[in-house]
Amino acid sequence: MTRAGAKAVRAGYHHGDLRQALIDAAEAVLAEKGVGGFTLRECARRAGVSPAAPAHHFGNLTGLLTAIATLGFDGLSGAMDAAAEAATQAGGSRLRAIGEAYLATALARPGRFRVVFGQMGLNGEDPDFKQASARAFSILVRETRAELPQDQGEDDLFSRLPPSFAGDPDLAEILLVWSVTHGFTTLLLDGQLDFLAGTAGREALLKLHSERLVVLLISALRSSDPSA
Amino acid sequence: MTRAGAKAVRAGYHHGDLRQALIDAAEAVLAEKGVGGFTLRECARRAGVSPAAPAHHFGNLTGLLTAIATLGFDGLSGAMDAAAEAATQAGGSRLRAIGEAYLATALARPGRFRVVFGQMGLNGEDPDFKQASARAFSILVRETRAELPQDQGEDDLFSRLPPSFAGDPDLAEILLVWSVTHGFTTLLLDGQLDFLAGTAGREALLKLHSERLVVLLISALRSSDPSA
DNA sequence: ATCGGTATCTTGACGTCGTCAAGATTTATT
DNA sequence: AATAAATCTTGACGACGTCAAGATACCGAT
Repeated sequence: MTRAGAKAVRAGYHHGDLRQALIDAAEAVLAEKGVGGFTLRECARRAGVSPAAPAHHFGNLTGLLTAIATLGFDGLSGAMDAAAEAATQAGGSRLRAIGEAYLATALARPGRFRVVFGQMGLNGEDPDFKQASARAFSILVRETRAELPQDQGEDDLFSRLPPSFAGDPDLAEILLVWSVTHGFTTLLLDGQLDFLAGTAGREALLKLHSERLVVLLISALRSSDPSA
Repeated sequence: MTRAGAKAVRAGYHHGDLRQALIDAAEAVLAEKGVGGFTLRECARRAGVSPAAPAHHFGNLTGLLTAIATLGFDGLSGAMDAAAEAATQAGGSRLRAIGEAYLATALARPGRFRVVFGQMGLNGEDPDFKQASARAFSILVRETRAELPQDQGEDDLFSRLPPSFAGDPDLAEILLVWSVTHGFTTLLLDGQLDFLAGTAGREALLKLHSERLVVLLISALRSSDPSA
């Protein structure tokens, strides 16, 4: 037969790179049918492989989803880093840039974003996943601190990520930034703002986010009392 | 046999109030197993009824979930209204009160909250659901406007809810409030802040939310330019 | 070059799921 | 009391995730 799969050619009994093919198939399924129509068997079907094959690479459905979620976090991190760098080059606000990047990344791959934050069983103990998650959060921390009217240049603070955030004086501001960005993204993605998009259009909402919401947010950060 | 169900007694062939019994069972399942372990057959089992029985009251799984989501919105609305009223009595901030109420309601019934916002197929055309959703949003609009340094007392603005929010000058502030509240709630509920709760504890996070996050938010609102 | 071990994939099956069509049973209407 | 409507059951269908056992291909040691 030597039939060809959707992404990778199926040469013989072995696939070659089934792991990557399954991830590609999973992303395609998420893009087409959304998180509701996502199925492990469908992914196997698209990769031209039996329903039990994925188990050898991902263990179970949770394993595949965790791999996707890791990609999701990496995508967010990469987009935020790139946007921040570009903003510096262009002389714009870095925090505004990463907010736009967060939102744009989620809208570009809504299925992937929902796997990350959608509370479908992920393996939180997976080391790659944990690292990707921590990296994304560290970017948020770094950029939020850079926007605060204090501690400019104390780069050594950026490094102590894992240990005890509890008493961190900037924690409120960090969580505020994340909450606004994540909240708006989630509401938009889940169709909660559709009744607005009907008249305003999605682009208008994006514009509103980066030109008004983020501005309000930054003003709140700049006016926050450093001695609090 | 005349066996007794979990919630309502099963007298004969007919149930009596199967619709309510199914909703109760569904909430119990959500509370015990979360949204991942939710199953229509399990709900029917707990109500002491065959797997096909729910179809006559809810059509399908989507119908039952939509009913739950309607309860979820009503719960949010009721809690926010009550908290705002109580805040006025106590001389506190109404906006802070509804923020706490939103968060507390979600934490009290996380499964229900996830049905509302978790992007598991709901019937957005259901009239009860639409009304419950609109009511919750209208409360947010009302309280946000009350916090703005303008338009105090122009109650007629509150009434024009459905028609064209597009050019509303307060839209950015409204969405900011909703984004912060919803974003923080979602992050906390989905375990994204667990690495903080390990050292700080969940109560500390709640305290941080109402004492620092909401304060920052309100300061942003008060400083927002009315002529923007 | 061959052989044995191991990684990879298939086959077949199990239990569970949502849903449908058809029939049984109870309630409501006239 | 007879007929209509509402309610619930039975039985079945296809699809799902997962497992155990077997088939096939690769790979390093000899």
